[in-house]
Amino acid sequence: MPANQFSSQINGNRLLRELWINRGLSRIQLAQRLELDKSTVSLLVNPLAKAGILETISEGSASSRGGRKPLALGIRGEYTCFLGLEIQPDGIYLTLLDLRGRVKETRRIPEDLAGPGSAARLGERLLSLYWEYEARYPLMAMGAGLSGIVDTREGRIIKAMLLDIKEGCTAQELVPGGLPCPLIIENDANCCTWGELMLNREGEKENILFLLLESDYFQGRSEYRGRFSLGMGLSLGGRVHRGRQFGAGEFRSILWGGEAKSQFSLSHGDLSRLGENPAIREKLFREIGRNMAFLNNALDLDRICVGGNIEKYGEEFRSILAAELASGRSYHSREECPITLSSLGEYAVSFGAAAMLLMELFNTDQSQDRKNALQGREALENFKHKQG
Amino acid sequence: MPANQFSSQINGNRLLRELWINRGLSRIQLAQRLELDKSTVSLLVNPLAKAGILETISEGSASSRGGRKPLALGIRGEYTCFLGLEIQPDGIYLTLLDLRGRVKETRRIPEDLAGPGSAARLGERLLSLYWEYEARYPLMAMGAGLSGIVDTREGRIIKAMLLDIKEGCTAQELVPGGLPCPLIIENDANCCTWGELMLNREGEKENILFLLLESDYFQGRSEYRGRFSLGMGLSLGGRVHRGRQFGAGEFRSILWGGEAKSQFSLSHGDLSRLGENPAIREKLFREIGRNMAFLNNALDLDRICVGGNIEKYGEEFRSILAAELASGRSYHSREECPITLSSLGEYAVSFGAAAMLLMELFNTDQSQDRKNALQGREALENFKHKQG
DNA sequence: ATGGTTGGTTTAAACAATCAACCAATTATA
DNA sequence: TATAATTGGTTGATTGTTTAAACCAACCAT
Repeated sequence: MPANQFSSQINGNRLLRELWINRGLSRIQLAQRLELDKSTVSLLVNPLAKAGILETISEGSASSRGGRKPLALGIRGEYTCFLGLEIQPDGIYLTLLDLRGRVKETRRIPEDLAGPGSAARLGERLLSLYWEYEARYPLMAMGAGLSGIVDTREGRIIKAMLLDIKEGCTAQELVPGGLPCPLIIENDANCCTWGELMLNREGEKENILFLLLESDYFQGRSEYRGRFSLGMGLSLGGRVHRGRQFGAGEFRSILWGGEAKSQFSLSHGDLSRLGENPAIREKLFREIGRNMAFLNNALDLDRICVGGNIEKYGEEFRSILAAELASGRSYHSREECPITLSSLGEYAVSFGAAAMLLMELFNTDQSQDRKNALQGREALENFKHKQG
Repeated sequence: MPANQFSSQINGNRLLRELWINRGLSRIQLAQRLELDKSTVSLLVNPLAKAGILETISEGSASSRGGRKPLALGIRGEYTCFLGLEIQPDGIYLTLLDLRGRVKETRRIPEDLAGPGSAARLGERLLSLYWEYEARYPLMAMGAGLSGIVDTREGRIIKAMLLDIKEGCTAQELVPGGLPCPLIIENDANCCTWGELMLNREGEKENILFLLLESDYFQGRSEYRGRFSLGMGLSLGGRVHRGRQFGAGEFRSILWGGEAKSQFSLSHGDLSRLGENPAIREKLFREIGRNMAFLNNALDLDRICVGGNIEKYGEEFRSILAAELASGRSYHSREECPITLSSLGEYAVSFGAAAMLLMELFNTDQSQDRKNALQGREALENFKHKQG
């Protein structure tokens, strides 16, 4: 394979990314934005259109001074889909996205994934889900989010928080014969961050903090065991930050009281009364807010997103968090860091797991060690060849 | 200018970076590491060698099975130099680096840069320093670190902490007629982070926290006004993190007491007794350590570096910090995050300011908005043309 | 001397991107 | 209604970058 390595791949991915952000651009507009010659854009677009990855949406209207109508281009959602999963002890949450990022389906699959033998059950379920969705959609890849520390690059579970999966287990090992498509695993809070990166189609390199609150106390169901946990996901400079050993996002309050499994100054006993006792709730939320004010000062975030199953207490949490951010902020004038509540509810993680696959497609960063990742234009075209 | 945009530039920079990390590689070894054909490497290397940017260090020894001796290549330090400055209210610290990253000179220049009219004095000084060093070395660029919030991209001072420089001032505006070479400005703690990135020639994308402690109390000199301040510099994924509005690295303790200009729970009165009172010192160091344990959990750092003028208290600080990191660490087993004391002493910032220029030369990341930055191979060759 | 081995150069070919010229389609105007 | 002006998109010649293959250069062992 002679000739250039990067250029074509990079420009192909840049083009896809640009069309992802701005659906409906014409070849000429793409050329301007990507700083390429219009003929170069044509040479990139036409094979992609022929392969079914891009489509002509509509004819635009000509300029008032005459001229041919521009042809609005867009990514063709039907080309392929991505299956995103969240693996919980009591079941799997599922979100199916198409290539345009549209949600085709969400679903919750109850299953006991906590007890002994759960790893085998999970493997079987992953395989059956693949075939079930493969029959209905062209399925390019699967992503799974779970609570724990995950080596996304190698696809290895370093530490699983709640599931009975042996540590050091790789994603492909979960499924005995292997899956017929790539399976990327990721920490659950990081998945949510991927989701937020996808939902913001500005194309800016955002600095996002995602706060994933998981609680049984709010919901009243404590089937396996009670817990309240806070996981953090970080996007820094538009890239999900995983840290040295994929351990980034671990939260333990600075005001931590010393109780072994708690993350906060509050005891387990206190936490168990969260639902009924507003004072305890406020103390907890204020403590989290105080820690996040510190983090916001240190990282200068674009925004903070809140998700997980905090249900009706979301707004309460948000207002306390905002107050703490304001009072803890360093003295220099800085724009307020906006706080948003995730609209995805309990599907935030599974949505993000699929979003991660999509976003990595458009990644133009070659310099990294992401040989395992799906590589934009190339991956898409290879997929077609595999299918056809 | 027809034809490819990226490839040559990227591969040229990758080659320079590889030789930066591993001085003495031969063309063949470079080809293997960069995954390029050996002929491609020759075509890249030979013009660089002819221009004086690379040199043949030595003939290696041939393999035991025969064959020609490899020619060890290296970056030629004499080709050009970089001037790094730290701008303080009472003077300028200076470090001169050559293209190999060797320190050619360090120097402190006393000057009153705090009072009214200091901006003009600074401008004159920058210009005179340029001509002074330009006469002795081929000077490619200057970098300046200062306490405050700096828009490195636009070269604009958003907030100067101590200097009498009007905010919104650009680097080039400081010097009335403009400087004959690029002047890049950066936050002081970020400079230190650049320095650490340069000193570690592993080429890994490190996650570093640099703690820049600045104090007059330890030194006993309080010429303009007493202060103890902590600035943070972050490298995340090998890139200096600046945040949304270049405000990253601001420190305010979670245990902050409410006093306006303090960063800590301790009052100004307490802080003024740091030098004499070990108990206050321990309380301060422990408080910093506690905050950093939180940050380390959140970011999963590779290492923490400590610098600035804490003088003889460095080891004391380090041990307390280590203890707090250990006790605050989340429960899962994680390798200890090593803490190192900067060996550069009071020249850490100026060293880093020059290091930043060097490191940006080797940057292969095209996707960013760093049109202002010096661009590796191209910048080096243009420099020669300007000189010759 | 000879053959085998390794480092580095030369040359032709492949490919990606550009520029310039062209076609296609539309508006304004004579 | 013909015509010019304008804009969107395609085609063909040209150029820069990389590769593969053949070559030269230098070294070892026998």
